[in-house]
This record gives sequence, structure tokens and C-alpha cells, in this order.
Amino acid sequence: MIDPKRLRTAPGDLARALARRGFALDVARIEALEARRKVAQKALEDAQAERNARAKAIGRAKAQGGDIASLMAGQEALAARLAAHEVELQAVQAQWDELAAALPNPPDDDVPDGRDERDNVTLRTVGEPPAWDFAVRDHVDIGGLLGGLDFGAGAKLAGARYAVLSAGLALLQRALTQFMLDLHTQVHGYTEVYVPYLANRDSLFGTGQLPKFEKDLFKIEGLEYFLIPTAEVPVTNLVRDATLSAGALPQRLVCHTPCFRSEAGAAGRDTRGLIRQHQFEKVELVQVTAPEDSARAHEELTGHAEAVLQRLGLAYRVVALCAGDLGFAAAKTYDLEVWLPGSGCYREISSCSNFRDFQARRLRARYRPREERPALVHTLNGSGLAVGRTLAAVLENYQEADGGVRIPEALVPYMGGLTTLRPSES
RNA sequence: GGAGAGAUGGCCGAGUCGGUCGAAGGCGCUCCCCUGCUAAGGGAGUAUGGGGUCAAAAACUCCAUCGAGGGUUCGAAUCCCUCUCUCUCCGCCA
Repeated sequence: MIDPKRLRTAPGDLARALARRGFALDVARIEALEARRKVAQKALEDAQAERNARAKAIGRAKAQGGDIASLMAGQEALAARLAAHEVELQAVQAQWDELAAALPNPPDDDVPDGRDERDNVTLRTVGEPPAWDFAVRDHVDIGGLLGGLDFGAGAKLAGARYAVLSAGLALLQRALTQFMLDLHTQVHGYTEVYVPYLANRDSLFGTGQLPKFEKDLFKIEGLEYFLIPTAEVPVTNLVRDATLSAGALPQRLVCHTPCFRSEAGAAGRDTRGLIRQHQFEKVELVQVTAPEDSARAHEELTGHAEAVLQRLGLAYRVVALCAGDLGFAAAKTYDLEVWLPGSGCYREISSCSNFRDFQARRLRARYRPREERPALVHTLNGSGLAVGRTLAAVLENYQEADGGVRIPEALVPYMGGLTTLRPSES
């Protein structure tokens, strides 16, 4: 949510910032609503003040055994006035709230201009894509040779875009998860949390998935619960309605969860393989910081996600999203894209964003600076990493001519000492 | 799932038959005084959000908030209804 004060006093500036991400802010409507609001709120509050004063007078008179009848005159008219003003203010407020909730976060000044992903800026490329002396396979074909990657079974159990992993691949996915969690907790100083995989409306509103993106979520029939699309939702909501002491910041939390996305609107995209599934595993990094620290924390958090790729020996690049490609709640985002030899391109495997106070305002997540009134915190998060896509990346980057897969050194301890996965005999 | 109890400010906790209650008291915290250190003592202050006057700040003032939402009333922390959550006991259970 954007600062309503800013929306009221400087809608023009805001409109310019939002225009960078292709969002047209209706300044005239805002100014009209604001004018109405001002009148309505003043009128209502004046009427309330009068009601309070009269009630007090009546109470005082009654206590002294005085005459009340004269004081009661005109109360009905006042009550009617009060009700009318209340209706008007509520109507204005409802329109305002709806409008405000639909506004995306304005991009940071240093976010590159641009309309869509084609305008994103590659900041750096790390590692060399491996060279091959045989025809490379993608992870689906490799999985077919190894066994243990079964989309047919996923379709039977649930439907399209679900997979069943077994044996070596199930172990490899678990190894990746454990490796990431250990790295972030033991080396990067994050605290691991375990959270519910269902979230209520308040939580999803807090991080910005609602009200705009309900279509992308799985909803539990008959209940106001949604399957979480990312651990960002439950973990960030830990600080909802909280006032943290300054000393409690920054908070660095890491959480492994399955993620559920209905992928509405993605029909026909990335239908092959593990890239775009309805259910996938992810290790998520979340930070809650003081406002002045969030920019630095964003760089650090991105580095923490990069460290996973580096230790796995995977080539990747870091991309600054342009204003037009930013997510709804993000002020600035770096994507990490891993090299996938099977498709010969870099694919997003992590997205690291600084939300500034946008989520915090929705969450009412504050902290108490020394000697000052409470102020909103800043929130950040990033995938560290998406496990399913990392699994695909490892399979493709560590494949051998016969369809076997070497285990990256960092993962060997998590694989019970196994150093390769061998194609099955069948 | 059944029965009962509860939800008040940073924390604990009081709120009598609805009226001057944004809320006693305590703890904590901040500032000041006193005390040669330490301990103890005295005084003052200490919720959040929003509006108005204003270019803005300060200041003044108004409104809202005692789990959430409705209702009754001139007036609700106090009465009524719905919901949420917590606790206790019973049942069931990984």
C-alpha cells in the first residue's frame, strides 16, 4: 500500500512514478475523492463532537439531579445528521480503500525504465556454461533415462503440471533443500522457521497477493483459506500487527515450504518439465529491516541466493527488472537466472525484492526507533532457491553422455556419499 | 467433536447499578532531583491511528480505538447478538 498521505498531497508525483511501470493513476478521481472525504469527515467528526458534548452534559445534569428534558431536545435531529454523515464518509472511504489497495508499489529511482522483460538489464554473468561433446538432453529426457521423474503419475494423482519424484531424484531434491537450509542458517545467519501452508485473507492481503491476484491462488472450498503461493506469505506475516523493538531488527528468516500456484493465464507456457508446476518446493529468504538498511539488505540477500548457485557450480546471471516488469508489491527486484543447457537459455530461479514499506503498511508492521514514535519496517524476500528448478538445473548441467548425472560436490554429503546417478537398466 | 472460562495500554491487572473512563494501581521505560561508588529514595512523563487550523513545523483542537463486526441508548470497556482467537476439562488422534 502506498502512503495515503502521499496519495493525497502529491498524486502528481506518484502518477509519474507509477507511469514508469505502466500504471495509469487517475489523479482527477483521487483529487475528487479527497475533496469529498475532507468535507464528509469534518462534518461527521463535528457532529460526533456535538453528540459527545451533549451526552456529557446530560450525564452531569443527571448526577446533580437536574432537569434532563430540556437537554434531550433536538437529539433526534442530531442522530439523523450523524447517520447521514456516516453513510457518506463510509461510501467515500470504501472507494478510496479499493482504489488504494489496487495501486502497485512505485519503482525505486534506480530501477531501469522499460515495459516488459525484454527491457530488463543484465548486471553480471557468473560462471561459464559447460561445453559438451555430445548432444545435450533436457531434464525431462534425463529423468526418463534415470527413472524417478514421472509426470504421468502426477497427472493420474492430481492433474496436469504435477510431478512425482522417486528414488535418486527424490533424494536429490531433498538434498538440495537441506543444503540450502544449512547454508542460509549456518553461514548466512538466518533463522529457520516452520509455518502453516494455508493462509487466511488477512495474510494474503498483507503481502499483496490479495485482492488483485486471487485467480492465481488455490482456495480451499468452503473456507477462507488459500494454499500459500510462496513462504513469503506466512513468514512475512509473522510481523503483521507487531511493533518490534529497534534491537530486534533486522530479522533474517529462512523457510522451506511447498508452494502452490494455479498458474492462471499460463496455459501453454512451459508445459514441459519441472519449470512451471502447480506445486513446487522452495527455500525462501525473508528479511525485516529498518528503513535505512533495506537497500543494503537487498544486495546482501541477493548475494545469499547467489551463493547457492555458486556452491553448486551453476552458471547464472543477475538481472535488474525494469519498471514495467516489477511485481505488484516490489520497489526493486533482482532476478537470478540459471543456465539451462537443455533449452539453451537462462531461466529465472530466484527473485529477490525490496518492498520497502509497501507490505509493512498493509501489515501494520512497525518498529520503535530510539526515542521516536513507531515507524513502518521494510520487508524483503528472495528465493534461495526454487528447488524444483534447481533440480532441473543440476540434472542438465551435470549430465553425462550416457544420461547419468554427477552429483555436485556440495551435495555429496547430503546424498549419503553418492557421487553419481546412473541411468536405470530398463 | 462436547462442556465451560476468558480477550483491557510495552507487560501485569482493576473497572462497582451504562455517564466527567483512553481507562485506577503495579511493573517496565525516559527525564530530573537526592545519595561520595553500589543499593535505596523523591518528582515528572510514558498508547496508537486519523482529521482540522497551517505552505510546513511547533502548538492547539477534534474524532476513532478496551479481540473483530453489528445492535440497544442522549451516552457503551461496561447491556444484547454474531464471529475470531486463547485457556481448562472430556473425547479422538500422528
